[in-house]
Amino acid sequence: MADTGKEEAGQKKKILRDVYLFSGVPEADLEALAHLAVSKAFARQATIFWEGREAQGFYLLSRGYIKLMKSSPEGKEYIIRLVGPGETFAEAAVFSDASYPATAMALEDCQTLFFPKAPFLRHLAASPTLARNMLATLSRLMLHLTRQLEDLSLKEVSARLARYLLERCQERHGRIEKGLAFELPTTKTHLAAYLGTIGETLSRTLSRLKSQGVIEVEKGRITITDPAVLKKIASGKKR
Amino acid sequence: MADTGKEEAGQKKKILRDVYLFSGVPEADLEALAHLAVSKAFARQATIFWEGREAQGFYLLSRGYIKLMKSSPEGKEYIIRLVGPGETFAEAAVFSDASYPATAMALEDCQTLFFPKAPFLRHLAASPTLARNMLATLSRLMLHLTRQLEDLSLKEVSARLARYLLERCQERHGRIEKGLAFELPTTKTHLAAYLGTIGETLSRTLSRLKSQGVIEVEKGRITITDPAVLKKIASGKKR
DNA sequence: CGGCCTGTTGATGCGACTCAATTCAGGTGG
DNA sequence: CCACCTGAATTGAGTCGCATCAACAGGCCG
Repeated sequence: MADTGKEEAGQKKKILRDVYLFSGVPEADLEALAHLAVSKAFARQATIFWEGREAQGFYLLSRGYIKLMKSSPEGKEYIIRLVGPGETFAEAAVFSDASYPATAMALEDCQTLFFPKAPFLRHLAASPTLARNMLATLSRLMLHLTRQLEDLSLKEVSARLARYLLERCQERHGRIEKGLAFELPTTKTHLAAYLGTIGETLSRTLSRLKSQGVIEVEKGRITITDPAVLKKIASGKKR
Repeated sequence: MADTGKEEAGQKKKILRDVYLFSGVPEADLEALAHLAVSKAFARQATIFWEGREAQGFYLLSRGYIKLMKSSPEGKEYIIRLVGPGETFAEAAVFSDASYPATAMALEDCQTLFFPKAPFLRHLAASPTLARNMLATLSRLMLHLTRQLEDLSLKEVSARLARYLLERCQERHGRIEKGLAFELPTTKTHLAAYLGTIGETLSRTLSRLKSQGVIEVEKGRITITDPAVLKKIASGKKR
């Protein structure tokens, strides 16, 4: 698992270069960061860490997808965030609380770089650029969490789904207009947990949107046929 | 509104000294920060900033209480955070997005110090301690947001209320045990919006807890009579 | 006093979760 | 290559939590 030679260190540095968190960080610092990072692989379905366990560092995901989730005593789960290649996760756990606030689980076979807390903090103190990037990263995450809170407290499922579809379209094509299509990630059950609902309700809501002529659905593929109405639904307005 | 002399600058520095964000920051830096901070007062019910407006800086609340909230097209509102004296707010808006993600409103007459974005960022780059404190502050806020997400997605109103009551008790007395009492802040309507519900439901839920013999209620004062059961309700377990 | 705001209580309706049955797709092994 | 199993997705019927609407009591202030 640990660093076994120069080649591997070079490999790691190459990964760091494309990550937002390390953008603008001087070459020498990048080198040092690559050396303190530890490669860790996880198989599909493996738990990377449990909520409540002591936080020993944060992760950079270089391959695969993972979910960050909370689960209830009854077994229901809520997905706080889906993380893909090039993204970091559990950053916040390094700075305040000693324990992870959620559980991380691999959705497929994953490759990560793990940054141990103490050495990373030492490094951070010496690199204003890195600190600034980290602040920006946390800020964006907070914005994301705030949006989810708004959705859960003020919007119903159809509005959350509509917003999600619009975001996906924007992300995939850089714009939103009639006829654009995109794939849904992973399973619909996961998407349901991400939207704060369950599979059955998501299924019904999707088919309602379809029958309203707002979208078309085939397999895991969505085509937007009426962006204007979809936006209205996403805004939560009833009439 | 702006700095009008040495005395006022001294006053401001005194305020900064007791704020977590500035703990451990050298005296000289504190001096500079006090100079760039601008005093701003707001009357009860005044809006400090609107969601979506361009973020020009963040605030330190020195006197009074404010709420950070989202509101729906139908007029319903959700309170993300209640902020009291000595706390900062809108910090995250400074680092990433150019606009405030929520609306801030004064619940009573307030006194604040406003830190304009650009000069503060310049200062931050030169002060590792300040950067570190800011990271810790954002991390704690994220933890708070994550808990609220968990509550809204997985727990029902009685569980959220129970958790809130336990937190208040812990905050007020440093421990949780039978017979301890505390006051509810502001109005119950506000508390309801904070818990993601409405006044009527909060009222019913409180009286249900009372009839179960878990708490006693008189005016705005709560006495915990059965901590064990209250904790069980807060955990969300059905049986 | 009369307005206004907050809080309480009751009746009703809607959205979404639960439970259960069925279909379907993918993967496995005989 | 087909029978089998498993997990995902869909659909229907029933229930529950909570918001909505409405009426009313109490406290505060002009």
